Amino acid sequence: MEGFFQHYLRLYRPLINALNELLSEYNLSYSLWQVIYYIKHNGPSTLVEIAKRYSVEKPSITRRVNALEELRLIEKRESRDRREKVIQLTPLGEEIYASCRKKISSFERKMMEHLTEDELQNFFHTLSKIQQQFYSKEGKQQ
Amino acid sequence: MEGFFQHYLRLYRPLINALNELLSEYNLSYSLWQVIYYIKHNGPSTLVEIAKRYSVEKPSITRRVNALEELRLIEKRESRDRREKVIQLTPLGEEIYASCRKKISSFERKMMEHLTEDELQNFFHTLSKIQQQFYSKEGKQQ
DNA sequence: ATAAAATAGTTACCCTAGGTAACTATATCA
DNA sequence: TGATATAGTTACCTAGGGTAACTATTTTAT
Repeated sequence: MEGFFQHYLRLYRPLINALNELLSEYNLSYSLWQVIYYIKHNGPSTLVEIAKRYSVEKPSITRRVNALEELRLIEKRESRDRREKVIQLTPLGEEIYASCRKKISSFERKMMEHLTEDELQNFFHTLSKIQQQFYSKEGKQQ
Repeated sequence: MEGFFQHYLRLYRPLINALNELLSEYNLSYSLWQVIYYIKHNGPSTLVEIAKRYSVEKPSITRRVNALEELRLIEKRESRDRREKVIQLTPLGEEIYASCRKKISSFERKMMEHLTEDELQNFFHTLSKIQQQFYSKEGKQQ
């Protein structure tokens, strides 16, 4: 399996560029989309939750959240723990989510349509296993 | 398959960070490693070849090549086409390649050891198919 | 109960890596 | 041979992330 990572990583740039292009229509980038996606799928969330999820540091999420707030796509809410700021989608945020979701899904379909259901399932499953392995190893090191 | 890209892309940052960490011992980063890897596997090459391979612009490769030259891992050679600069590994470059290759392979093995041979084969194969699809679509757009 | 340690978030500053535009030198095409 | 294309470089800019130091608040331990 030599060169496996090369293979895996080579897709990254073209993919992220295509997604950024796709999202630019809404003044979004993929890194901002991740935040929207997260709170859409996990409900109102704190910044630290999101940072952990995407393996980035807190200041990066602060910046992303500020950008999204300026776009009026999310809003901050007070939490019972007053250190925390819970963020949630605004109605506009929900709208934009839906539009982007549609575009991304159709792009995903276009990229996947030549694969069989089995290939997709297996690929997805193996990716999950690698991810799990990765996080467990990483965890041990810390 | 909604959220497929999320899944795929989420692995990127931890993976690239781990590889950069691994390579830092030799004052390398993954982006520099790509260049070394390319000329090791394709022989002496021009900058444009490498840029195309990794979907980056020429100035990025100029920078990478300069960095590698300062590390004495590659050297420039005149080409028959005097616009081109053909770069190749120095003996030191070959050495460093071998050391890094060993480290990366062992890391790869650690990440993959819990997968069956079949899972690996399928994953690899599907990844290739997605990549091909991607490049053919991208090509059409231009 | 309270002092010490931990946690959430922010700010300021820096780094990596890439992109674009404009340029030089050389090669190819018409 | 003049026009066009290509390889590479340079200067400048941008995106996005990291670290350290800080404030505010909460939790833990004595």
